[in-house]
Amino acid sequence: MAETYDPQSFEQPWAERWERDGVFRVPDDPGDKPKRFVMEMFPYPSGDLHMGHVENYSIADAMARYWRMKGNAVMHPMGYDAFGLPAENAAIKRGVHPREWTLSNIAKMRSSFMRLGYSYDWEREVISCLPDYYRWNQWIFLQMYKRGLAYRKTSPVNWCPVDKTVLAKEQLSTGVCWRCGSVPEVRDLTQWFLKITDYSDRLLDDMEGLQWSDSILTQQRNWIGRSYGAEVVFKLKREGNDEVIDFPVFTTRPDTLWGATFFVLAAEHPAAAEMVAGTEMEEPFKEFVDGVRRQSEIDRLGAKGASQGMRLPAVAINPVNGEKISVWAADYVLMGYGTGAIMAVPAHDQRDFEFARRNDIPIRVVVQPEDGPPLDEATMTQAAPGTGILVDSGPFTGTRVDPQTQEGITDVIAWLDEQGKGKRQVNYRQRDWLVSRQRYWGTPIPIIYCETCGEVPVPDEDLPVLLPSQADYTSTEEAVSPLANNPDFVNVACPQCGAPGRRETDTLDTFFDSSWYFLRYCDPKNESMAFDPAKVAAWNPVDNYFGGVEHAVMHLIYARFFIKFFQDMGLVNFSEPFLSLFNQGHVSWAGREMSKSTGHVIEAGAVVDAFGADAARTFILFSSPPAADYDFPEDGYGEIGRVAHSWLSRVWRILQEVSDEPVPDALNRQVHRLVKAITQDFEEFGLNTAIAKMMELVNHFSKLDGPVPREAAETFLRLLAPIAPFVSEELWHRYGNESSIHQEQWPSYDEKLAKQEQVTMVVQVNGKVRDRIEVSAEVSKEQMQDLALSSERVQAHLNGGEPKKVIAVPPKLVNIVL
RNA sequence: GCGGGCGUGGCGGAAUGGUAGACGCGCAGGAUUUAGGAUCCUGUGGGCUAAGCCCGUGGAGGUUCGAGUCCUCUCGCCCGCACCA
Repeated sequence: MAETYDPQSFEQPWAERWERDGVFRVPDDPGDKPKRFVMEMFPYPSGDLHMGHVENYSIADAMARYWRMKGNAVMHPMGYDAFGLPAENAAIKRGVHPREWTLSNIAKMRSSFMRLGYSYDWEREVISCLPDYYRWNQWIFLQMYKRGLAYRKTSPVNWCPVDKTVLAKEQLSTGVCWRCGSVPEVRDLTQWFLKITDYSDRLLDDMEGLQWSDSILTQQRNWIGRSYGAEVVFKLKREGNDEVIDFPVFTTRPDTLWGATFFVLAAEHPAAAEMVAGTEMEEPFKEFVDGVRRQSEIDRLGAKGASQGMRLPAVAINPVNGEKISVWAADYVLMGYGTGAIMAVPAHDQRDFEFARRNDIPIRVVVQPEDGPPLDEATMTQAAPGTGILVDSGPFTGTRVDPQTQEGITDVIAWLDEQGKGKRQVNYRQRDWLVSRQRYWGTPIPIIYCETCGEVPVPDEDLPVLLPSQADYTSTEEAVSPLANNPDFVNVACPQCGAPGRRETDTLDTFFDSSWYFLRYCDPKNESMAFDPAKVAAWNPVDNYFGGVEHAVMHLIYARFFIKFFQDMGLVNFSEPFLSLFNQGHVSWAGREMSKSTGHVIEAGAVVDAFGADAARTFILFSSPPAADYDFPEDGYGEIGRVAHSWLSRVWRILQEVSDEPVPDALNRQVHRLVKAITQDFEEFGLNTAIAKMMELVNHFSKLDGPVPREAAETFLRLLAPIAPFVSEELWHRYGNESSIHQEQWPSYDEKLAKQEQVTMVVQVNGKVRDRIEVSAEVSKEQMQDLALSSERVQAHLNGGEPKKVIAVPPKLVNIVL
């Protein structure tokens, strides 16, 4: 008689009907309702959805649905980060064009998204590899170019010999290519950069108001790496040469200048090579530098050795005391930071200390600690970088210095400035963003090179510069874009003078695409602008952004940079794109990350086929807290059937028929209590515990004698709707409701009913539970104490002794202290 | 090394400083059944001289009437950064 739970029979029809009826569509203007922009990091279309995707999107979708039912206008769009390397690799492997491979994956993913019942407004879909999107990448690039934020320079780059592309510093995880894991080579190339360093301070300072995890904020702070100090000018003099050159160094400890006993250049510094040029040291030095280059790659892979150095035939003159100190080249000084040279103060810097000891360089203490025995150069075993009093430091002898508070240090900087020996300086680790890629499947950079006019931006009316459809996606020549082999693309008239010119053949880093896609969601079909500022202002900034921690630095910092740039252009009226960020846990299988390429993957489609979309969603949300990782057992996803499908079957059976009887008082109280608790869980993203409480409610239903009263059943279905949208909609309609449950209000509760009437009072003696007594929730302290002391069990433990103290916490606990 | 996070049953995991183990998986026993990997009920942290008591949240201290939760130290695991002067 009772129909069995068969999700396949109703899930797909509902998905189609929601789309047809536009249930999740939102207007360009949220109107009277409070707006909420809920967004997941858009996926790379690598194939089809797997259970890792289901985790992230189910969390966000449940929350979007909850907020929608709470009365918000919810913008919840979806798109595809569709340019990038895997498309080319797959295309080469299968002989299919990257565009076809990508678009067919998008079609698969879109249909999986729909099957899973995610509440996206599909009319806002954004696909970054289509010209109607990437033409605006080109426009944005040109806006940056016109403001001097996009520029070209020749620089050594990390070149991946396998993927045949340049890697941004951020893309070198543990010193190897983030995609293929091979060791990059260093090459000189002329490339396009974006001046993100102009925004370093704002990127740091604006982090204050963001509701992001400390871990990500810290990673971004470290990435930008702002440090305060001074630039101090040393003079360098080569042996056998009277010429003296100024050589500035950056230091955070100018207060220790009097303790500088040597000077170090980065091994690769051209000035070092110059010093030895033409001397008998030239050859050994070259060997040394080559060794350092090789060594530094091993370093990056984790095996760090003691730093290597070589003394150079020169002296440096310390500007504060005129002292002549030795000059070295060493691997522990980085070419890319500061000026590529340092003053070394071995007594107060650990790296300098170790280098000095190894090379018998003098050590001089200039900061004595305020407590404990004074430091002695001869017996020190490590540097003393902390607070203390300056000694042997000229006019500053006796000054207290503290690197934490900058006490004393600012005075030294002021003095250096007065003396013309140095000045205040702030240094950053962050470098400009290298956006050129020698790849086919990306946005063509809209620049034309002309013999007479030089770099010429493509005029706006000529945009987009279309990515030509061509057969070769990899260049035969290394470090040259495949587009260079396409004469039809390359050869073009100069837009300024009409003479024959050449197009730029590099494409943009795909992180460019993902830096502003959320703005395009608000105006996805605009053909005359990247976005209408008014439409963007109506929904932005994004209120809730969901995505993995792996984007802690790159994507999140680039998108923040773009927004600040748009703010400066007057196109947006906010400074931060993502107000709060939720990092979901990762889903693995048998302890290993799921990966399409190795086939080690639990496909969402297989799970939906076996158990239905509701079960897939419910399982993944119930099995671990949203922020925690989840590992599927070796034997696969069978547990989804035992856990989620069977529970939904139970829901189906129990709620198959409802009665029009009023809700019995006891059940009513449970309903109100659980609505309150579940609402609180949703507010805190506690979806696993929210589902646990829904299970409790179903357990209460199952204990009823007859069918569940309709009012209680409908309340439950509305609680379930964000988690399992199909079965809740199906049952909702079976009760005779006409409109979608997903347009209903979230259930409210009555505080009074949510409170329990009777509670279990625990009686402890010396903190140990000795009795439990049922009491009214309104019980007074005195009543509790009387009840507790008159309990037989408690009496037995009192042993006739007098309680020293009785603590009563109404209505739940009494503790009797003897 | 530095920064962030985490250690709770056989498993996933619950616990505003107040009954440790909610909810579920698994397991055990039972009921029912046109026998199925269905459904329903009961039990399920460990131990003991077992209607009771003792021990239990990686370990050692501390604060408190009371600690998984707060503090100090320590061990282990995961993630990020890694010579940034």
